[in-house]
Amino acid sequence: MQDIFVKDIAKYKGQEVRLKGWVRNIRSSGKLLFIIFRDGSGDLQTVAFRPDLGDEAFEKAKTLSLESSVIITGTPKAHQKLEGQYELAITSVEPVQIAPEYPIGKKEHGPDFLLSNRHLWIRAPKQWAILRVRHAVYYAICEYLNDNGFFRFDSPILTPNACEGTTTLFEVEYFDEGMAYLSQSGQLYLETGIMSLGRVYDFGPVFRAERSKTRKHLTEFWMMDAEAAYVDHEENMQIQEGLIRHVIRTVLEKCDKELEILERDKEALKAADAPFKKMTHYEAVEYLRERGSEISHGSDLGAPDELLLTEGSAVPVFIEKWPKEIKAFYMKRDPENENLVLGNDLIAPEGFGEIIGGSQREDDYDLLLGRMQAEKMPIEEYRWFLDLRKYGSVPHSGFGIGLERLITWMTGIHHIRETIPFPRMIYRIYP
RNA sequence: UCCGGAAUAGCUCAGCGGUAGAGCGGGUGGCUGUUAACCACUAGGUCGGGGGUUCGAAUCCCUCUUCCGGAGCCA
Repeated sequence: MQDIFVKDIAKYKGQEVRLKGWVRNIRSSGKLLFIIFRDGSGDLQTVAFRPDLGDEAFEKAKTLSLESSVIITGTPKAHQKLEGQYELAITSVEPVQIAPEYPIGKKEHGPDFLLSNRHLWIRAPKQWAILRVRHAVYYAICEYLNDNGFFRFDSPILTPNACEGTTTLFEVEYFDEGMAYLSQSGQLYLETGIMSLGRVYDFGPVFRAERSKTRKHLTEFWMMDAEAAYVDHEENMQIQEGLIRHVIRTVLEKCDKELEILERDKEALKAADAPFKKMTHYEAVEYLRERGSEISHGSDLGAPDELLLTEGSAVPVFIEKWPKEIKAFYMKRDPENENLVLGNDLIAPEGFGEIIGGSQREDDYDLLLGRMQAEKMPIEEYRWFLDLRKYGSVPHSGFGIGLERLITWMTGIHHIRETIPFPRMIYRIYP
């Protein structure tokens, strides 16, 4: 007996096979029983017919409940009602474990209930589709970087100090060394890596103890940071664009079924795979003010501003050359204007907000030291970081992608909490 | 942290001063093609906690708790 997965069903038409999985739904009609079966690779309608199966086996099949685990043997054949699809004519049903009343019903549920049952909710078709898109996005990012000379360089999660002093950190006691902090970005460590490997990236969870309560924030999320030696601001943006467009193409190619389940507008995604728009922060502010925004030239973009900037644009928009006051200390100054930095954000279309932050880094020892002193940073703690500007400093750039933000855009779903298996939010840590 | 909104059956909600309701899920029975299947019957509730107003409170008021949406900050 051949054990197969639902995804391969078409290859076994007319041949008796065995499938191992769970019951998504069950419908009965007298002598007929429809078991909607799933095995992780996909869903399949399986059909039991009492006269064919015999009374004893049929009664055993009827004991199955929602989400019971089961091994089903049968013969794949063309679906009687849906063209191009397959169903399985059951020859035997072996319950593995009969589930009691399943908490997640067939009708709609509220977000609080679903999040409290997240460990079960991930079995639902939409959640299944999102998790598979997450896998594809993750894979596509690594693939692009590997193909462009980047090496994986894992930065630590426990760190002795802040990367960007402005945001709040989660603290942990670290033996006799005092407080350690959960990393909010591996960037500074990555900068050490390029001096060895040339181009590096890390990919892992980062933590922000911000009391943010919006559909775009998690306290624990996954970030991909990339850093490259001898890459300037312009080339940095080219890499970012190439990477994002590769992700779009990969998701369209590998996740067609998932995007159908999610009712994602695929045309909108296709349209985003074209040259990205580029604006300076100054131009963006002018553009926004013409359209009624209250934003000033010295300030960051608000959520409505991000929406307004990409309204009517099929492609993401780069916002570059930011006022130095609102960006981090390590960003390199624009040689054409001392008040600006060579940094960029990338705003996704369709209102999905900022997905990338990047910049060329300051590579001059004295300038960097001066800025750190001006921000009253503990210089001794950052000796290692300053050393990079002392022993073979080079022009270099990097950027960070918020994985969940990117997935939110790809899947078109409303809230970031559904893009990660177990979301961590300000008021939620269970399960 | 600030500004709004909500809390009634396991779940989603209706009821908004006068005997606690529906759909789904559960149980029992029926049905040879179902697609959140359908039909019949059935079990299931200190109406979030506390206090107050009233002859009478799920319903009005106060308070606490929890959750949701938005803002700020950011990815």
